Amino acid sequence: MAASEFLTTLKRTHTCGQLRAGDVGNDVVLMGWVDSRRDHGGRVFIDLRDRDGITQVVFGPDYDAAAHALAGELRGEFCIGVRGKVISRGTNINPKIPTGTIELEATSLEIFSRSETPPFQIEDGIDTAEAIRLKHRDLDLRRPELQKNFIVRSKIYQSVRNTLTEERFLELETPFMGKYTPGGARNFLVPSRLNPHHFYALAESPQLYKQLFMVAGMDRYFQIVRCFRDEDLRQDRQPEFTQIDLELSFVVEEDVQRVVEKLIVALWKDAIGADITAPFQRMTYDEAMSKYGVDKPDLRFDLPLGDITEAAGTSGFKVFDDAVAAGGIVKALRIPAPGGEKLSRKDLDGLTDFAKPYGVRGVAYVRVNEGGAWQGAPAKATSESARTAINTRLGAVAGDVILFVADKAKTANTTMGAIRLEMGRRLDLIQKDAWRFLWVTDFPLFERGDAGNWVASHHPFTSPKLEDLPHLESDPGRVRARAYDLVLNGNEIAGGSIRIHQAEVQARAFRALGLSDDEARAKFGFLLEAFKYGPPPHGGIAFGLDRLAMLLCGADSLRDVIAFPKTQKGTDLMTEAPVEIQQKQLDELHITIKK
RNA sequence: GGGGUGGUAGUUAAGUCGGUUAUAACGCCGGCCUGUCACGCCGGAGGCCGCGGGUUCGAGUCCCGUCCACCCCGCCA
Repeated sequence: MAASEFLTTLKRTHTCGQLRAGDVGNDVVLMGWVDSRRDHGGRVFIDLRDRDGITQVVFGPDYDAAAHALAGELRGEFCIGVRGKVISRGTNINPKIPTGTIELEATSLEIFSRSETPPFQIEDGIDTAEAIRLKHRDLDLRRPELQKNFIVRSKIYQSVRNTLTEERFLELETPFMGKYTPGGARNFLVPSRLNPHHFYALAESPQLYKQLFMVAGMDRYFQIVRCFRDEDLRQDRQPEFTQIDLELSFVVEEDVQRVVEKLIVALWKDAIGADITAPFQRMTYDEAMSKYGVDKPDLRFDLPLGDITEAAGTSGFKVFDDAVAAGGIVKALRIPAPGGEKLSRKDLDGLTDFAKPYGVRGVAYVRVNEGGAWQGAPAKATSESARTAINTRLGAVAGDVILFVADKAKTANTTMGAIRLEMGRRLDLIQKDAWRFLWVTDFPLFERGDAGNWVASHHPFTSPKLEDLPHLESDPGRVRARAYDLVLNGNEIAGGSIRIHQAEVQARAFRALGLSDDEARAKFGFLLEAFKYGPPPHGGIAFGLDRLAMLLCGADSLRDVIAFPKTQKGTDLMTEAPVEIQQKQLDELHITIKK
């Protein structure tokens, strides 16, 4: 085949999104894919598409007979090069595209490659099953709406690198293949051929390495890094995902937060041109849980929860009284008049089904009438004094609806938190274009594990608050952590903490977690060893970059901002990974498969 | 581990109480067309009704199993 004149001598002069009225009269060369064709016989119109946009190309026998003849063969997704003269479209403009005032009068055409009919339309807003899109991801990624997402994603990388480099951070890499450490997310394991029966673990995060960088005197580190977690997938969770990971020496919480705020402001500006104001709002974990039922409240709408345990405990309504007697709480959500009236009896009864997955038996509700009287299941049994106390506590007035959940504290909060979000959506209370950032602070250092033991709620290297240190042994549940999460519109987008840098405090933390010195040494010995040699005070944070990208792009799913994502079962529909492997490979790895 | 939704042409969907030849739109193929831009007009092709079994004279439809995708709970220090 002869060398392409288009590639060797003509060369591309513009992209398909560049040409404007000012270019009229110029001889240009475009390359791209046939987005659509409209063949009128004597005139063939082609919408030529590349990453940058769409330009209309016109073929006619009077422009170039050979090109016109060849254009008759063009079909969707043919990859072509076109040379032609930019001409004005006069009054016949297409306002839908930026290049709509001009078009290309084609004088030469080369078909680089032909295309079979694609399995779905290459256009925005398609309704095609995601499985089919994922199987042909290369074609899916041709669609402008996905390309836009990856353009934003690329800007995120650049912005992060610029800002952090300016702030004296070093971009450093850490191993993916490391040592398995128990606790936390399940690791993917990689067999070691050279070391029979031994396995690497893929890093679930670079946590320990970045602390070692601090010991090493790197001062400020960041990395845009892949992490791997073998957990069940969700709309916003993939088995491999990307973090923006940072760590700083000689800092306290506010220092980390200040850097992060600077990073976010720059990021929003660079990626989507939005202006964000810092500093962000702050809220303690306790306040978040009690007012919103979650540790990542969506503040784009109000609708706070109320704790009415005290008033409800002796209300006379058995559901409330029993829950409180069993050590639980009663949580209420007051939906003010205009919204409350919109909720039908069916809507309200339906909340019980909505809430069931969270482990509660039901959701009670009342409508508040004139004079504060209640109408609904709890109304009759509830004493007047309790009712008045609850109304007062919630500020309930006629026309309101009050929802109740009575259960163990965690269950009640989680359930009500979910109901609050659902109500926000259903009643259309959410301010759609708002960016509500929030720091959530003062997390508990420990929480109860399945066996009633204490487990680290962040990770075991998180520093306790100094004033809570005295309770570390006597009342671990009371100890707060120097941890902070950054929340955006109800999504946790980053989490971090100030770390322990004193061996003696670390030893106490391990003991509180039920780890003996020997066990601690076996699991984290290399870190403890490093900490013998003058570790600096340090702290850091890690962002879920994919989630950030999802929010910045306004995408519904992480899969729309990850180029080649996995399905919910962790498979790749395009490559069909994971696959079974041959006995020979297994033998090399000294692995026997259990059938 | 548990709960839910879905799977019919290339794509998206319809398909009644189990009953004749499984429909439509878009896409695709052929023809016509010099101003379209969701081009238009005429004609045409295209089906393992996810897969396996069962019930029945007869199954896209009913039953059992299974696979796949998605959503949720648990899980994600």
